[in-house]
Amino acid sequence: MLGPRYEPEAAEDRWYAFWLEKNYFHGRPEAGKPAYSIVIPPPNVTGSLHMGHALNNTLQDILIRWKRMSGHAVCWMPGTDHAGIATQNVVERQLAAKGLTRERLGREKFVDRVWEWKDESGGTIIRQLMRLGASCDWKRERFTMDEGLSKAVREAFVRLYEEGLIYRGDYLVNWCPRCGTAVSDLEVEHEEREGKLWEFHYPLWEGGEGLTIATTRPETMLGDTAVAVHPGDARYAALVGKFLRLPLVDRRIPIIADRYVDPAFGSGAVKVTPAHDPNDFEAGLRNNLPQVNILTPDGKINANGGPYAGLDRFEARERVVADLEKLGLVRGVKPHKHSVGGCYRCGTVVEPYLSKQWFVRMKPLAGEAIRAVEEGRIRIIPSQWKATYFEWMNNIRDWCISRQIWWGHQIPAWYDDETGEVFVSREDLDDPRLRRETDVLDTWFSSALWPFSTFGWPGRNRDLEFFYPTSVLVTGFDIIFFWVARMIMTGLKFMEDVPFRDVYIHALVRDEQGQKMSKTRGNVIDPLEIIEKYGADSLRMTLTAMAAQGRDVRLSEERIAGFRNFCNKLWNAARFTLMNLPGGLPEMPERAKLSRPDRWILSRLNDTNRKVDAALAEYRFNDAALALYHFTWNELCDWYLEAIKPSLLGGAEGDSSRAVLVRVLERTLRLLHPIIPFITEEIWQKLPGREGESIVTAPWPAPAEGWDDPEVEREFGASASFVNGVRNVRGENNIPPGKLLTVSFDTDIEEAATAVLQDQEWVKRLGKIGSIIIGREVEPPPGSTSTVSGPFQIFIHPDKELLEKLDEDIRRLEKQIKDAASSIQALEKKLANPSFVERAPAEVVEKDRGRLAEARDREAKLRARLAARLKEREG
RNA sequence: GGGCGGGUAGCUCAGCUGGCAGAGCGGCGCCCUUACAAGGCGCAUGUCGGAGGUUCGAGCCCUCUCCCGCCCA
Repeated sequence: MLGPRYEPEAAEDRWYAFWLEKNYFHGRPEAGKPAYSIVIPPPNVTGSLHMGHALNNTLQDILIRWKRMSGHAVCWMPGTDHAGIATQNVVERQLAAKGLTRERLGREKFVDRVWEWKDESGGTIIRQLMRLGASCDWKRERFTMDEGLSKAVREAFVRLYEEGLIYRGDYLVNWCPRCGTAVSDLEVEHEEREGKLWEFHYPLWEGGEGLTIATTRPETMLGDTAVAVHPGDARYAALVGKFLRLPLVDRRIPIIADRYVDPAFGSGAVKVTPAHDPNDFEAGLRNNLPQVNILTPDGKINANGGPYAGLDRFEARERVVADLEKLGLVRGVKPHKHSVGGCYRCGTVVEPYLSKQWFVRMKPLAGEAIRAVEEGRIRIIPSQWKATYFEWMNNIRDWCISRQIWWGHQIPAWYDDETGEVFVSREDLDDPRLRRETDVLDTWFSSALWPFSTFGWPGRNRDLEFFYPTSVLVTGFDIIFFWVARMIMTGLKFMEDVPFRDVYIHALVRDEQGQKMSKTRGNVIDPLEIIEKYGADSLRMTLTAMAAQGRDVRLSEERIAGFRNFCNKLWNAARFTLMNLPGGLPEMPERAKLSRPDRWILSRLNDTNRKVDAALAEYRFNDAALALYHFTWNELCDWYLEAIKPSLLGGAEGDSSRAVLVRVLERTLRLLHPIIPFITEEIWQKLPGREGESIVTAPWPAPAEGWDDPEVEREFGASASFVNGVRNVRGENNIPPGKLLTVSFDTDIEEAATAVLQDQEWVKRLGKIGSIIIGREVEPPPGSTSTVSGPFQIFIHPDKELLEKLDEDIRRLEKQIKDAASSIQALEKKLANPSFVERAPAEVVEKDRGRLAEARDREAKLRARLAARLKEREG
């Protein structure tokens, strides 16, 4: 027998182990079964599970479990990402703690160290995904640095190089002085900051008044190689072609004319630093200007900075300003808001830095990727993200893929320094005259191949054929560019087909104030702590119910507790069911033998089943979760269970309800299983008469033929409204539930009267009614309290307590009359409008006519009652 | 500067193709009625950011506008 509370801890580990042992999660191509596959967005191997992962993987698991139950051959490909810079940072920090550096260790030993670290600690997030209940195909688990994926990376690189889509060259890239590597445009996070705008004066070379320029980064003036003005700017036309003396370093720099200058900004003259600013870089190329690099890789001023060499860039900034000040060349300083780029890994201010890097030419790849989405070969859901995708794809820039770190896929290029030749090769080249490229590839380069590299590409095999393209990619919007777009491009390029049919973009998980959760803010809710405290199912149910499309999830512990209560409710419904099944599984009687509540709950279950199917098919996860929440709590527990209690207590006469109850519960469990796998398995395993060894492989329920019954829903609804009416009076008059009432009623609807009489056993129980006095047009005894609920006018017969409440009763009647009158007024107005009657659909008009008649009737009854009550009060 | 999303009950949010405004939490009242107090029953609270427009009918569609957030330059 079940205990009164659901205790998740033990059950979760036990069932997960069982599922693994039974190998339910391993997916294979199966003839005759449709394929359903998802590749996991590989978390960083350094990572640990945060709420974003919890949401992301819960949603994937729901789809996977749903499709598995629905008879698909399912594969959820798991794995991790080697996270080049992040992982290298972690291991370097460990070395630093021991007083070591990677340089002292040397490349090979360092990389060995990283592998050691990966073997020891890299499994953390995988274990955490298991705690969450993720039914990944763990036998296939991959790692972006493993042998197969490395082969895929090499193949992709070589092919792109051979086709001229990868090139190497000196360009301005984003450089992180702390990480000591280039990063891509996407890896720079821009932030508005309060800075200063300085104005400096550069004198003419031959002496005399020159030009005033403005800058937010004074130290870069050490690398200036020109000053530019707009060609149409009359103020400076005479100066174009002359030379200036660059202060502090005494460089002779020309005044040039270039259209990129905005004559309205500042003085209309700009300093040009081709080696340290993207716009200036372009201008430098157009005007054949020298590129003077003034920085070292770790962000200090180099020899080109003359007296400032060796200073840190920010120190140099102050010194440059101070020195210009001394020379009287500072013409102004004012506060200025500007955008500063930081490294997304460490936050250090990134510098535009001239260096030799490898790039992927993106334009030729982007075209097909744009068309795939335009033509609907890939659906992006919710569709508003299409705009974001197109926007980026249409303005795409080449991708810097080389990184000056050691942990990653080393670029397969070899240089012959004598001839200057470059060789790019699938096989390692051992020629001693050749020097291998030391840079490694951006981690996202390997992630971009994930949907096919994980299935064995560049090899061809049955898995790849069967499971590619994958069915859906589930991910957050923050990596649409980093990952989604690039997978689409590589998939189309190498597989000649899209990598996935659907992309479902889910929300970000925020805290209850709507802030992004982050360690620095200290507002992180740790999913593992939540799982320990409330169980994985509670967390999953919460995230699912809150994952409305296009909305962020604002999570609070309070909310999770609410859904934990739901799990407990389900648990107790099961407990109740089992308590009432002493004799095992009762046979399902023929339909004619079923009671009204039995037929009602079956009809409601069918409806819920359809809602869940429709919601999941459209990735409306919250609708699926909430439909089941509502069905389980409000329909199954609040009404059905309560309604059948009298007949269950009556022994054999309750057998039909027992039979229905256990079947409804079992189906409900199956519908809930994708969302809350553990508790549903725990209960399911205890039910009599289940088929199969686990709910994981049980069939997904389809609405059953013959269960839909609108007539019964109407009749049950009538009886329920009777109960509601009585409860209403009781609640408003604060009559304790223990006090049994005597009630009589009147109604014009024959069907409703019959229903209440037939249902009176449970109606009395739920309404705490001692006896129902039957009969139409009964005269209520003086002092009766009454209400109108649904098709009924209900009279609560008087007793001492009720008589004392006369005034409250009158007040309630007045309020009900007011409500009725206002709907009458609104409906009359609507129906008096000829264009509404003519132009609205007939059924809408009919519906409103019915409502009006009902409201009028209701008002009349209420008025009559009120008059009677007022008379009583006076008398 | 360009783009996207949001402003609905005290709080957090649902509301699909326009047809009587909902949930959870919180609040208040009555209840330990043997599945569940992590519970039951009842009650209260809305100018759906503002102004126009389209429509028989607008929280939903269009225009303008005010706040808030995000992305890109």
